[in-house]
Amino acid sequence: MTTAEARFDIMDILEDRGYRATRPRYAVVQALYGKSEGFTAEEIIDELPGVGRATVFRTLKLLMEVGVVCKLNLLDGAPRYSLSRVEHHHHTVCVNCGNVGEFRAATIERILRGLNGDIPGDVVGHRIELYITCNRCLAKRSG
Amino acid sequence: MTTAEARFDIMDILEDRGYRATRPRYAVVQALYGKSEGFTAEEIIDELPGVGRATVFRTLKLLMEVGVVCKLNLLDGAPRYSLSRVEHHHHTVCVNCGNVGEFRAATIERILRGLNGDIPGDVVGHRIELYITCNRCLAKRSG
DNA sequence: CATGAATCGATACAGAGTATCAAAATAACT
DNA sequence: AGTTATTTTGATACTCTGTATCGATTCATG
Repeated sequence: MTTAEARFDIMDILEDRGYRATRPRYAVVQALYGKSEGFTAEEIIDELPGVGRATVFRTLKLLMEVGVVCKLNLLDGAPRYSLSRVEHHHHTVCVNCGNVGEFRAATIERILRGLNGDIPGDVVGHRIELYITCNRCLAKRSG
Repeated sequence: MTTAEARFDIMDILEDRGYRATRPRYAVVQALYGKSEGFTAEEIIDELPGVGRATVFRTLKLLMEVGVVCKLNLLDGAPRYSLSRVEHHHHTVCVNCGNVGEFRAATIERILRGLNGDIPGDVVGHRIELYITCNRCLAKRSG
């Protein structure tokens, strides 16, 4: 799937859910491509002076709702968004530069499901974040 | 370990790290007991009108630093704090009432350690949250 | 009890996101 | 195409969570 196709896909997803494929939403979706390592809302807002602040937040929320954007927090709590590339995944977050990556670990899902009996309630979801020092930061540090 | 002993322990931990065992800090620590299922900062602030807002936040931060308080987010992002009872643990968060619980799962730690080769960097920490509907909310719903 | 460092409370501020609401864009229907 | 109903937008004010500032207070120490 190329970037352009994926971009249209996202607009399709929105339309399929009854949302309109508007110009501002398209602009936001387009801005997300090229952000392969996570981004902040403010970053998008700055890049799209033609799109209102509220609209950017609204669109990000919408994209989270339909499952193509995730929100996570750096270790210090700073919020960060990430475009989802694969269906179910988790995130690596560099504690140094804040870059976000994705990873999958089916084993973990299996274990969490098995854990169900030890948990006082029904498990409806989970969130796993790995805090790392990414290779780039490691290189910079040793270099 | 009784509550009173634990409370003194926390103050001891602070002193061991070179922080002073002051009256406001003691008040905050005391307030955390009886919060077995997580709490918000605002809750503590309201319960301790004699302690300044900033001091409550400062103390919570300090307690996180020394590892006896954790901060986590509800599904909607709302922040919530939780007093740590066991050394290394993770959290269950009720998506309905926001109550926080703890659980341990050594298996997961082992898997995450094993994952290290698949991750583009050095893993320095992780965060796992299980979103659940807690038993109390399940009962209320069916009742 | 004097002195200097740590801490405090009040308050102003900052960052992230939401509510409001009139105006604009879009879809649906003639 | 023109009208109407609905959704969405942008501007702005506001909320919520937390932090910076700073003079006053408390505390450990000599």
